[in-house]
Amino acid sequence: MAPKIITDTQAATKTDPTRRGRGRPQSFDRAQALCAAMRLFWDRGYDGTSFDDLTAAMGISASSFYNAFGSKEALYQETIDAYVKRAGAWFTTILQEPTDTRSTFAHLLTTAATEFTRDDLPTGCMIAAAATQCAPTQARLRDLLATQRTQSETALATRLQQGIQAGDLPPDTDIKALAAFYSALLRGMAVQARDGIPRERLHEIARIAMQAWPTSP
Amino acid sequence: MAPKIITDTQAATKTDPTRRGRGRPQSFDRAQALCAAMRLFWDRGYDGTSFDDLTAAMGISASSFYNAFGSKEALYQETIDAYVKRAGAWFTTILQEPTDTRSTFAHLLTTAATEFTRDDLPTGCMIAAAATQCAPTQARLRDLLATQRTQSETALATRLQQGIQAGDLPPDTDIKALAAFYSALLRGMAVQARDGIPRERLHEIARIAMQAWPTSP
DNA sequence: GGATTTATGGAGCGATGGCACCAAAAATAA
DNA sequence: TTATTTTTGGTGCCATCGCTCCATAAATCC
Repeated sequence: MAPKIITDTQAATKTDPTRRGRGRPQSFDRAQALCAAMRLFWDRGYDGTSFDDLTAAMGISASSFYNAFGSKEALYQETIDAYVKRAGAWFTTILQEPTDTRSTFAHLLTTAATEFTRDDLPTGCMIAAAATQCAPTQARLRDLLATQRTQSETALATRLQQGIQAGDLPPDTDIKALAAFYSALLRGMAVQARDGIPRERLHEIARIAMQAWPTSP
Repeated sequence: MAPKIITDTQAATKTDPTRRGRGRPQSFDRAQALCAAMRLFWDRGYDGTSFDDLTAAMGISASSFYNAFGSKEALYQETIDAYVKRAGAWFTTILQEPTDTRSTFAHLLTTAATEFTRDDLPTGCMIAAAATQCAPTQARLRDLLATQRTQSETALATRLQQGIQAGDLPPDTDIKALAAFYSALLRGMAVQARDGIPRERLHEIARIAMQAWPTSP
């Protein structure tokens, strides 16, 4: 397996939608093809999605595929980015809401319950439990996903820290532990969703989880 | 892929360690080979573990492999059984302890924190987040694991129900929701463990999770 | 000992997976 | 128009994967 690493520059160039240079123009909608690939990876994972599955769903040939996306792994990375920026945008959006910290987290959990069980998208989360068990040759992929998970947890911790500064939380609150708790819960909820748990049950989980919110002394 | 389903009878026959019939005896320890396979599957998952990986780790040839275990998928099923009965036995054991319900669940979570971060076994849980994303051809595998997860959650619910009968819990407690909550948390903790979270952090998560325990009215 | 039964070693097979190559097509630049 | 640049379609390659087959080895039963 060749270590083809897509650099930011390269990705940006390839992604640029306003290219109007010379040469034959692309005959397909790149963003749309990327979205189709994202859904497939989301539903079946990296290993579970074959090259043929991808080209079929994207409606392009192998040549176009490699010309536009470089490799299966590079495409996967792009779909992860697309997921974070689009399908999973509710996460960062809610963390930026101007409500008090407790309400923010309650909203986060209930939204997760709803988003994880949409009927117009694959259930669960594309990242939450992906590539936790994989071959040593997939180490880059595993690290990529673990990094994404860590970043999500860090975002939770950051929001909690703001809560302390705003007086929403006791100053001695163990921020990292609390972030880890809600992070673990969200990942577990994502797994439940993939197992077909009803949306309402996820909402009950969210309600119970808020019982663990720190009490003022 | 041929749908080779190992029947209970067949599995029992193959598993019988006291076989002393005629014919050339097995040159390897079946239980030991099974254990080696379990560790590999646990660490790398089904897709991430190749046939050659298995035979190498088990120290046997392809012939012996098929003679003793039937197929890769049948072996996987056996390793799941072995995991539930041995490496993951702490789960059912703790649920049978004669302590009060709250202490039982607290013990369950702290033990999970410890077990998920052992240094003599793969981290996390073999089942918790396995095959949540896989190809349609792996549907049987996915269902097998989803069933295992459901059974674990049912075991939690059963223990909670006993808690109500013993007066440990308010009679109007939503048993299924509470079981789903702790089930989700355990799955999330398993993912965290695979991402390399420190054991102590998992213990903090467990402590916070017990704050969500129902209060007497 | 001879027949029977079961396990082993080793070679190899069919399918799939991810990818590379190349001539043709379709655009712009000169 | 011609040259240049980029995309496309199609074919094919090579490694791996899970598995099979067969001759042989090693045990028991008669």
